[in-house]
Amino acid sequence: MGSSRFSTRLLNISIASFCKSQQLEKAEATIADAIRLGYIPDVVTYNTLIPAYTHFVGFDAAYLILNRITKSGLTPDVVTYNSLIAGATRCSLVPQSLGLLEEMQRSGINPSVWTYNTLMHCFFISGQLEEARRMFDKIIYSNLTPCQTTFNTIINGLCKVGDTSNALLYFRRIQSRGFSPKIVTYNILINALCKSRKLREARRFLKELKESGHDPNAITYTTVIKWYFRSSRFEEGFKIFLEMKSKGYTFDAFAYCTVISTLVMKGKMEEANVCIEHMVRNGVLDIVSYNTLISFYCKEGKLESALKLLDEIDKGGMNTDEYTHTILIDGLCRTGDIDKAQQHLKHMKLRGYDTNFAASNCLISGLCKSGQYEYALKLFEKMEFKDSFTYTSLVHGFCKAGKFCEAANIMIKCLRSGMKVLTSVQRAVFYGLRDKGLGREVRKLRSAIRIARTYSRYKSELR
DNA sequence: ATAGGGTTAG
Repeated sequence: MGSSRFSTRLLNISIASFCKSQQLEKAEATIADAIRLGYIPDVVTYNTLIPAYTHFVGFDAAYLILNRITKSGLTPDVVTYNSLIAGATRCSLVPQSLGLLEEMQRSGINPSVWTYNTLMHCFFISGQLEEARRMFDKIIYSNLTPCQTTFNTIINGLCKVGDTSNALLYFRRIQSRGFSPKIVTYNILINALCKSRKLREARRFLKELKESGHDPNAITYTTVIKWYFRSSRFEEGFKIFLEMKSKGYTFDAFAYCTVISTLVMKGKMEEANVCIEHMVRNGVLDIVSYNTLISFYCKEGKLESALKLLDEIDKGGMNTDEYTHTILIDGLCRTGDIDKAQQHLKHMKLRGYDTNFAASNCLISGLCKSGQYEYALKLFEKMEFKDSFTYTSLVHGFCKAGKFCEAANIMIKCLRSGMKVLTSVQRAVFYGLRDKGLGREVRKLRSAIRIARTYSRYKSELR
């Protein structure tokens, strides 16, 4: 029936628009209505829901769409699987991404360039360079043609693992072989260069971008503004902001969050507040926007306002994420409400956020601040994953309590795990040990640092 | 349907 096909297309358009404005319930209600009226959703209808479910609910919810497709007598296609792989990648679920690749091949669906691009990205962000390389080889051996995104993914991946110089070399090499960079490539490089503090080189790329006939877009502008603000060059940042406005670009959620969080970071609370008012007036808030707001209120010590937003998120049918809870735990610790912070951490575990160690890091530093070292140490020992924040917080805490031997021991553990303690905290440990006449401990620590340094040099030579 | 700018911790 021709008219029904036409209606399915209209249905899909309206589903896409609901998904885009994060109105999943309306999307689902529309599908239900359509079915009641005798129109049949097709695989495109369901595929459209996948990224929306990933984004606003979670990967598990997105994965359930697969069942709905088969239950409706439809067959998942390459787009279904590519979307699911992208969803798993988004949620940092590497094994699931690979499982999906196998699953799709078992169902007789051939992976496309998109599939491998996505998997390559997945491996890059999880630091598995060899595997990422293997995905590129798959593209070549499967007689698929690498595309612009393939190259951008590689450049971006190298940047994300901290290898900006190799990203640049690779970029220049493929450029000399006919790769013509577009705006995305430039944005990747400009951001990476800013991040590794090569601001001059970043500016050169901005110039190159303009000279090659491209116009900076909203992403370019947001990136540049962020880095001007971060280096406290507010005047220049606002100048760029005006240039952006004069080009007709408006702020989106990304731009607002970037600017607000950078201003908060710099302690410019009034300016941040002006920006927040704009953001709230201008658009639908997503979870990251809410997190940014909550962070602002926490830094201001207005925990009630922060908690009120939690209700608002709930009422809007949105889900909080690990950031939301980490920010709150940190806020509670900062106001000295350790008990509530601990309660909240338990609540996180119950909600399945147990792999999140950022929250534990906050709690460790909060416990140290309130003098509960024993408890901080217990929590530290229970933590399965630790990073340099974990170690630094604890070492810092012990220093402040005058327990320099304990601080030194934790620092040695940290060095042995291949991580570093913040330099200023390192200095505090040495100063304290010396002050107490603990020369033997000083020497022990020195030698641990030397060994760690040798080892890390050795590792970088191996690469 | 994939790649680029956003939220956490000293």
